[in-house]
Formats: sequence, C-alpha cells, structure tokens
Amino acid sequence: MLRKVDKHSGIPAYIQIVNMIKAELLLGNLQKGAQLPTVRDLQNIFDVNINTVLKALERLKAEGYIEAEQGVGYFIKRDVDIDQKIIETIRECVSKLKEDRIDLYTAMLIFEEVWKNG
Amino acid sequence: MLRKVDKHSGIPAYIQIVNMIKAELLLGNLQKGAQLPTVRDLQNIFDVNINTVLKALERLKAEGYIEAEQGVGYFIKRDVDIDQKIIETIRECVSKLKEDRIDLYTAMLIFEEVWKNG
DNA sequence: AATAGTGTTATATAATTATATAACACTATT
DNA sequence: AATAGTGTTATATAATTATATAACACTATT
Repeated sequence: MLRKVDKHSGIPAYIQIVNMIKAELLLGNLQKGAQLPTVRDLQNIFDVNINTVLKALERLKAEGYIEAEQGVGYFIKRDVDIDQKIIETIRECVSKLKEDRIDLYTAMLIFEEVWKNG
Repeated sequence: MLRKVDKHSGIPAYIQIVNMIKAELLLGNLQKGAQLPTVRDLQNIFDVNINTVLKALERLKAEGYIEAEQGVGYFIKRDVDIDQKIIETIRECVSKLKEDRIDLYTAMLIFEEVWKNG
C-alpha cells in the first residue's frame, strides 16, 4: 500500500518511496505488467515534489524493477517472487509483537541488531 | 555492538549511529551509568567525522538517553527496559528467516509493510 | 489536426548532511 | 603547576536531498 512518506523519520523521502514500491513487489501487490499511478498522482500519494518521485523511479528503473514508456506510463518489469512461508513467518512475528504493545520503530531496531549480531 | 555505518544505505550516518546506540540500550548491552567510548574513538568506530558523531550524541542527549560531562565523557542516563519475551520472539523470527536465506534488507521491507498494512 | 494525458528535461533555490580543521574549556592525574 | 585526556565551539566547503516552476516530447483518443 502506497502512502505518504514520513518527513520526520530522517530517512530520505526518495528512499522511503523506493522501499514502499519494493515492498509491494515482494508482497505481490504489484505484479509484472501492472501500471503505476502517473508521476503526478504519485506526487500526491507520497506528498513530495515531482522531482523526488522521479528520483525514486529512476533508482527503481536502474535496478530493473520498472520501466518507463514516455507518453504512456511506468510499468512493473518483473515479478519479485518470495516464498510465502517467509511472509507467513513475518506475519506471525508482527502479530505477536503487536500483542506486546511494542512500537514499530523499537521492533525494527531490535530486529536489525539481532540479525547483525545475535 | 557498535560498528561502521553503511555509507551506501541512503540512511544518514548520524541516524544510523543513533539507531545503533538505541539498539544497544534496548538489548541491555549498554546500561545506566556506563560510559561510552570517547567521541574520538566513536569517530573511528563508526568511520565518520567527529561532527557527525556529535550530531548523533546531541540527538540522544535531547531524547534523554545519555548525558555529557565535559572533560570526562558521555554516560548512559537511564536503562531502556524491554520485555525479554519480545527479544526472544524476534530472535526466533530472525532465526527462521536466516534459514530461508533471505537478506536483511528484504526482510525489513516486508516486516515494515506487514506491520503498517497486514 | 487538435487535444488531453502521459513522461522528460532544465533552472534556481534552500535546507540538510558530512567532512576537514583548528582552537578552546574542563577534569583528573602526575 | 603541568599535562594528557576528555568534551565543545567555530568556520569553511562540498555533496545530497527536496522544493518550485516552466517548458518540452511522446502517445492515444477525439
């Protein structure tokens, strides 16, 4: 689901946009051939300047995820398949953590640190 | 564990530093009263300029996690306790995901998206 | 042929992030 | 009193990020 970027997170807006679109690909919400909203719509969806949208799309294009057709639109170039088992593992973990009333930011800090160290 | 920042992640170095130190607090690796390495040591540990270290420490100080004593050093101001159950939940999840050969970046993208949407 | 709806390119400006460097101020030890 | 080891402040510079704005180029429909 594409939504406003968080302007206070410290993470550059164009990186957040890249991440959101990659997440849609991973979850199968955006599939090969699908057309993205127009750059001017994306500008509104993400609540950023058009140039910031273009910077994110440029990055995704360079990484081979999307392609542009001038005068027509942006399209998903390939599916990014992921084992459903992985998604289920993460869903369960998120579900448990939410029961414990922890917030996303804290959860991600621990997640990253445990991954890199533990 | 404090380590070099990732200069290619797109995330500002000072944010990465803040996050790493917060993660240490959450995992109990840094406890109330503990002294941080000197700013000049941190500069080497994180592989950034001293001003970038100071920017991160300033943020942590403003949020009440640490305090500075001029001429002496930086100290942890309070413990950030977290239910061990939460850490165990995350450890198990990370363990499963590593078995599936997924990478951290992909895992975190899914994690965040599932949290905000699923 | 005209037009509405796409993506594309360009210029200017400001804020933020990061580096390099130097000098200063305080504390604890010698 | 001197000194080594801390944090602190200041100045300059460059790259990156983000915005605002305008004009242009291509495609598909009317």
